[in-house]
Amino acid sequence: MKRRAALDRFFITTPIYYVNAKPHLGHAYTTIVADSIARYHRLAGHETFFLTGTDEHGDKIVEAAAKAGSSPQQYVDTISEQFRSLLPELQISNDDFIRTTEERHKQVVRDILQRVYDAGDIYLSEYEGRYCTGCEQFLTDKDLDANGLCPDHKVAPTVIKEKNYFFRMSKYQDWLKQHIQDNPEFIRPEHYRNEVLSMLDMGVLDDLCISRPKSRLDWGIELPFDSGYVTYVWFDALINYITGLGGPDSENFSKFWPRANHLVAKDILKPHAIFWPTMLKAAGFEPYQNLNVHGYWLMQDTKMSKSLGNVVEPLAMRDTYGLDAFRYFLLREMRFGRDASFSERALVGRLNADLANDLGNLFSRVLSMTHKYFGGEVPAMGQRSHAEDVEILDLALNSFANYQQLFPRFQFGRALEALWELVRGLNKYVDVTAPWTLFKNGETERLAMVIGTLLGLMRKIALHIWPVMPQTAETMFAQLGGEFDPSAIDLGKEAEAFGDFLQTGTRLAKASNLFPRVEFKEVESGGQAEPRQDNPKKDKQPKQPKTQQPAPEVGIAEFADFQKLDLRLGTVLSAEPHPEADRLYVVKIDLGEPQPRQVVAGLREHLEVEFLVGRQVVVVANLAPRKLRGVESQGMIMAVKDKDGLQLLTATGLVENGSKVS
RNA sequence: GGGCCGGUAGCUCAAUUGGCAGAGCCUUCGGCUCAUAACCGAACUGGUGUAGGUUCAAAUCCUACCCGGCCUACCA
Repeated sequence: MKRRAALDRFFITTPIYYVNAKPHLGHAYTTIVADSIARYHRLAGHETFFLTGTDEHGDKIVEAAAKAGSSPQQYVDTISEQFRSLLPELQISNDDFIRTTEERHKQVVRDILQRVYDAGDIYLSEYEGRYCTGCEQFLTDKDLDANGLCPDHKVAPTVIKEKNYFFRMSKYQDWLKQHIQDNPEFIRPEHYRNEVLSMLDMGVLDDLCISRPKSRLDWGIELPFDSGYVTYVWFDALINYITGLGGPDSENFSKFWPRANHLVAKDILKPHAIFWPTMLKAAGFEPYQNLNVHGYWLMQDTKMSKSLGNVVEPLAMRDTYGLDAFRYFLLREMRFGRDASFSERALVGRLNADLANDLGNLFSRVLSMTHKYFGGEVPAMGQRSHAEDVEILDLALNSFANYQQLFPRFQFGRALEALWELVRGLNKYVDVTAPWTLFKNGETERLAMVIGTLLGLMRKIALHIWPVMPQTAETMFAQLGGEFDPSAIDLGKEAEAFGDFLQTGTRLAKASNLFPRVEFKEVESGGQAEPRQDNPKKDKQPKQPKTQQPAPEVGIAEFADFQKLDLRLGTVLSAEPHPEADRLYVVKIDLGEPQPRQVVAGLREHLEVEFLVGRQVVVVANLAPRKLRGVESQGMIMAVKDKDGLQLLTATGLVENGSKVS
């Protein structure tokens, strides 16, 4: 039995996935990363808990269910099952699968709400605001786009006035900032830590609205202190990380809690980096250990012409290239935290070069030689006499040590690269020692040493690779005449010495073809594939893989487009500083209309009032009105800017006010 | 407008925080025959985005700017 100290415990989570869409590449990536890291820690002998699940409350679910003609419960049962059943297909080794509609979760949410309420950090307040059903939240001025629409969903928000419960998040702002500063690894990679610190520096955090009146939404968890309300979706969802362990009073919670590692995509940074730690603090719990933030997979170079949608189906990739090649590619290719491009061409490149040529071929050639020279049985090892035998061992131990240093720090690409230094080194070792020559010359002892060294190190490669490619690792072990048992491995020791060699006489597989080479078929699609433009919606889950943005067609405007613009000349009557904004003027312009036009213009840091008044300017007269810092602007003054400053557009001579530009 | 991150070989990325710019892929040539047209070796490609500055020494630090991405705001 391996000794398990408290420090060796590891809790890894994926976000719980919102059940309003089918699983896609983003979900698969997050989950596969979590799985690999969980397997790694198990292999390292750490007691590990790996949690994933689905997020099932909120009005979007109610809407989607209605649209599908089913009840919310039926609907979430169906979609949640799609996520759950994907897990074994991707060989995900999660310890539990949490659904926010489960009774165990409702109890924990109520428990924690009550704790925060008792601590005095939840209060009732009336709120009037514009609510976007798509976002499931109230939007402020600054959230709206130029037309007063929700920028993510392109719909006008509804004005709603209601009483709601608020979480006093602002109270914990300074504490959170201090905590992030004191714990450089709390949010990683560093880029996202900076992002969060700048959010916290920007001003006072708003308190968080955590309820919805049942009259408006009853698909949620009832507040323990007011049966007229249900919980706001984030407060509900984040708590899953505690429910999954069994709740705050459970044994698993006391075992695993402060050692939690959350894994999220960058679009849900704020809830996890700001809401969640402050919620935990208010409820009297320690903050989680790390928030690990990854980037997006971008679709590039794609020739998947059959689906212009460009959605990468994880299962289709698995079916075409094999699960382990797919998993390997995802971990090898993306530098954790940054965006990466997904392309089948790159996947095939990795598959052929790294997996087939380097790794697969190594197994193939060594097993074949073992059969030719030793009847397929592990030979008895002799003395390690030659320099290259010592060198290859040094290389191996160094490679494993590097791997073990990088992998748990989420540096998967570099960790695998470190391992591949050894894979390539072993191929070279074969060439340098030339076992076929040793065989011809009857140097059997030396031959046994060489083959034994190869087999022993191949076993180590297999076990190191298991977190990423479990199936392949297990096949490798089978080919090496053994069975893979993660609990019997002591990872640290594997990097310290050659260790227990495979038992002499063990029968090995005669041949190995772990990764057949794949021919990459370039599918020509007659010009550029048309990437689909996804709605840039902000979901609570990894985004749909973004399509490559084609250059927007700004180059050519049809005459009809130009005609839409109503450009007119008018004389500036007055210009006053905007009361609420120090870069804006409120300008009144005579456009030949009964009333002067009021336009808010950002000219204040460029032009004096005296310069403006009396000046004739070009105005976009039919621009949709928009409030800027509370003052309505009914148009736009046209100007040009270069390195020397800003100039106004006007006509070469005076014209009648209101004259149209054509 | 402000902030953060990035820009290194044709491509993807390193460079232990200031110490001789390196890998892999691609391409070309050579070697080998155990192996999956594979493997091994060699070659090839560089004012490290631009211009300055600090330093014995700069991809790395400082200043300004250009390009890309993200965040943010009072450019309508």
